[in-house]
Amino acid sequence: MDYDPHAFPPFAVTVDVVVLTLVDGRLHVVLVKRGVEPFKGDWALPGGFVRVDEDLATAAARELAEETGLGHPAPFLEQFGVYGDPGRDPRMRVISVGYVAVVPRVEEPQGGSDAAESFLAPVDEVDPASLAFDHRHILEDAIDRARTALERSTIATRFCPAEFTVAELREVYEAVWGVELDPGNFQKRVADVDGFLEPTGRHRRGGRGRPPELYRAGPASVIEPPMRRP
Amino acid sequence: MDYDPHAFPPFAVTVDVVVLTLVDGRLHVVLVKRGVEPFKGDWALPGGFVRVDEDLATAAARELAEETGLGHPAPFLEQFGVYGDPGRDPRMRVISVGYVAVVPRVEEPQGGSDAAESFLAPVDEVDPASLAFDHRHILEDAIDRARTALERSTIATRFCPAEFTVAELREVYEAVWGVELDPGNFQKRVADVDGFLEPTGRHRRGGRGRPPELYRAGPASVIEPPMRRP
DNA sequence: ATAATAGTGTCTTTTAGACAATATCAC
DNA sequence: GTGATATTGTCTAAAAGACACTATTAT
Repeated sequence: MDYDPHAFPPFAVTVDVVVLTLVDGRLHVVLVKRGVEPFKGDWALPGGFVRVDEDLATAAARELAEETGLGHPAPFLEQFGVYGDPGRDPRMRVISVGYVAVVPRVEEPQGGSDAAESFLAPVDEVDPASLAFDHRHILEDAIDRARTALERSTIATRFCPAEFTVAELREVYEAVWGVELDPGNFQKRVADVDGFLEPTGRHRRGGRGRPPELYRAGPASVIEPPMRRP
Repeated sequence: MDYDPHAFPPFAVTVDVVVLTLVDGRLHVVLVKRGVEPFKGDWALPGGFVRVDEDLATAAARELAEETGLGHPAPFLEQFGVYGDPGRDPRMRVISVGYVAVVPRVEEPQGGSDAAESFLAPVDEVDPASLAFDHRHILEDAIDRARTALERSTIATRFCPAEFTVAELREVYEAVWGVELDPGNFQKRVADVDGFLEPTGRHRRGGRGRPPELYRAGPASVIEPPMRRP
């Protein structure tokens, strides 16, 4: 780490944000259409420059808000990787820090103030070849991270609105893991985790069957023992 | 991601490598003594600049070899985080990519060709306050990553020489997790994982009890179901 | 009433853990 | 032999999973 501060190589640093959410029980990701070369017309992850005096996480939150309008409520954001192959950007050496954002179901997709257009795409329908740069890998890694995060951490609740039912939480697990879970066993399992779910005492009316109880996310951040992926 | 390549903010990019190994059944980390300001005289993680045309992982491997001489055999290297707070380096904006390296027990500590001095320190005796920059956090995160990696991945074998006994593998788990494990149950558990251990048929002689069988690391990289940390 | 979903209970299978029993060495 | 460690076996406790059963709504 001994170096001359005036002789460092020229790097640009960006953040790329993989915004995950659930729409109709399917995992979706926010993509923006590139308006300029290179990769003009291709889909890309929202992202951009880190400013000189800006924290990485702050930059991720800012880009998320600017490009997708999903700044409120403050989304869950977690760093999951760095991408720095020489040549990943044809113009210059760029190091990109990958963040996953998990946001509650959005009714009306988006409409960012910054980028031209943004889309919500079902992750299993995204054509990897249509993604700019190495965003195909970044997306893969983010989904991988989300899958394993559901095991030990309580982020699944971040896909849900402030108050939600156990069935909605189960939908999150089913969508992210791509499996079906037994409703009864799932219910007992999550109820057993201290601080995962906080009952509100109220119920959701209007559905077809017995009205389910509404829960809030509890204070726990860790699920112990971890949920097992079938 | 639309930008003018000539107007990017000036960033320096470094890699910091957390080299973990086992000495006498205790987890150790390689530290180097800083010879220049800032933090002159403090301990730091080996690391340095990423070159303009160099891959991040390549840079990590190169710094590891240069500063500690631990280039052969090619060590296990995994990226685990990025550290980019403005102000983490008092001289300029530096983004550092953290890598964990896991190397087999080294008999004679090191003697790098590059850095002044390098030490092998037991991780539980490292005084966090004595570490330069934010290396205290980087070290913590690396150990955390190692702990969880032992659950699902087979990296534990990377702490061992080419041929090793089940007791040596158990020592790895005990040292990294900081727990004691039942020898009998551990033996059965790891033997049950397909591709984790490959018997050599030979045994280690000269010890005090029944000569243990020698194993090689098998082809599996994933432990399914994961090992459970007590 | 019927269909649908929520939530509980019961039983079976699997897995983890405690710990005894046996094996094979150095001394 | 004794003491040490490796390895296997046995039993028990805990967890996961299949699935039946009850609860409560809309229609």
